[in-house]
Amino acid sequence: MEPNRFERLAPTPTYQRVAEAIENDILGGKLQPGDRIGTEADLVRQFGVNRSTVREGIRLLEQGGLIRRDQSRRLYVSLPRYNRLATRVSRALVLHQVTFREVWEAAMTLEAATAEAAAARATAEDIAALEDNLARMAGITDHQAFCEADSDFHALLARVSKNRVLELAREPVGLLFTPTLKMIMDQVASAGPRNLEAHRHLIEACRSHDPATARDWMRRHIADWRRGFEIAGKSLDDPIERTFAAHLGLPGAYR
Amino acid sequence: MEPNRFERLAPTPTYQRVAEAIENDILGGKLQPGDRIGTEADLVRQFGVNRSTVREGIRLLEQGGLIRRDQSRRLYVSLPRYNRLATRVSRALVLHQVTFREVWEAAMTLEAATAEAAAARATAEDIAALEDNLARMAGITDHQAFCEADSDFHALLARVSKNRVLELAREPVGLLFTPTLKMIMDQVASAGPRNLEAHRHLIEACRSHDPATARDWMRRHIADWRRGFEIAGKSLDDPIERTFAAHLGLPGAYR
DNA sequence: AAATCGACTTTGTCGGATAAACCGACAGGC
DNA sequence: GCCTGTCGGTTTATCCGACAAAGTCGATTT
Repeated sequence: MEPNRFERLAPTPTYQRVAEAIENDILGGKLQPGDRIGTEADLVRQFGVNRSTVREGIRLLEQGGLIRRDQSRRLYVSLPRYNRLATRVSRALVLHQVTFREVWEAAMTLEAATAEAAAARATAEDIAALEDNLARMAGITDHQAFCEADSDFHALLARVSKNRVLELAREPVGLLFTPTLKMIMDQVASAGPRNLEAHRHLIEACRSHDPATARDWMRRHIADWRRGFEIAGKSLDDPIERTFAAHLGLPGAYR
Repeated sequence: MEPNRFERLAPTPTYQRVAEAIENDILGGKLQPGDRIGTEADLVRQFGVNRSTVREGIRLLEQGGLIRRDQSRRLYVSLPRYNRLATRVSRALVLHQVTFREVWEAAMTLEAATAEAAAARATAEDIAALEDNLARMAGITDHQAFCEADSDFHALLARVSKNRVLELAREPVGLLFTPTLKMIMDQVASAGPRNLEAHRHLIEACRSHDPATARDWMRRHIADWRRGFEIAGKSLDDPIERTFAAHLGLPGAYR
């Protein structure tokens, strides 16, 4: 058989072109975040297509986070939320059956860099927020709540790093870690205290603006997680279980 | 007025619930990638809603990459593509007006970790692919094509790292780097040769399975980029220009 | 000025319709 | 046997029209 000489010839569906047209105006700066987009009827008029078609196009943008509806359901331009993006990335990783080893290795890199940057740039306010989280966490006995607080701590630290690229890159890894930490805590008694100790040292490193120490403690912290994972009898080379993904889907993934 | 004591009580629109229902089956493993989803008429029957509603729900999943249509336009479950996710993340970063400094810092971390892992795990085949890219790149004079080949090299190296979490985390950074490299090459004559030299050393480090050297050269490589950037007269603390995002949107962001 | 009310607007969902594209099968020509 | 043209049945993309619920907004009342 002949090799492929020609591209597939497929006209772009109208609803996609509607979405692209609006997206281009947003990316091009003609529409700023916060700007209102017309009503569906307006778009029908402007694009000269049916309302159903407009609505399908809007769904695409809405799902991509570029536009949103306020409580009155009117459309306006919006900034995609990190949260949503991170959720999608996490889900994709799970569906691609990445292993814990991959996640762990990435966490080692990303969390360490985050901690380093955070230590370099933490303000007094930042440190207060971290302290606050630590205090709250120390008082929690419920494992689930503890894990969520831990997750918050790392997200907070990423915020403190003042590097939004790192912050966003780290987020999916954090989402995948949290449910496993719960599992570890259920089986390894020392996990909680060690966790708190690491956080304490991380805050201390931030306070003294000591990136090297922050990095060091974070690496220890992540290494601890791995040890706990193995003690709990899990293999690093197993793909992440689907059950962890269910936790990622709901609720309001499309809100 | 009282502060908000209760959540806003809003029923989830039907089209979202359609999307969530299908998504749950996918995340729960009841639907595997490759499985066909019924026709729209089937879904209409199963969910007991109107076809327009089904279609709006389908758009959400389609845009999220969880389902796709083959050339016959029938629906089937699919794995979200890295490419698409990375594009969305990059766009979000641009819209959030992250600075080059943030991107650069993240690249330093991510690319270095990627190179390290790649050097540790490269097979003979991997190295051949990298060599191939290098040879091709050495023969290119057009700046645009050169930059694209450079982008391919880094993507390839990430593939070689055999860590899909790192690979995916790195991708958006790569997308943001590429257009700036073009700009640098247009103004700094030495950029091309230095680029090639770094790639050559990285391949060499992969061949001798020397992660430390790979890391080192990658850091130098990224540092070079920064120097070029500054020589070209740009400030690291400026937000990434929107024009770079236009390059990210098209074409077929929704295909 | 604040609360209230009613007309108007907009969205979410629905039922139905048409043209075009796709698929599979089948017949005829080489 | 392989290729091509044709035909009917499916499925999708788009359109039209309609209606109830929820939101908006200005006029009215307190």
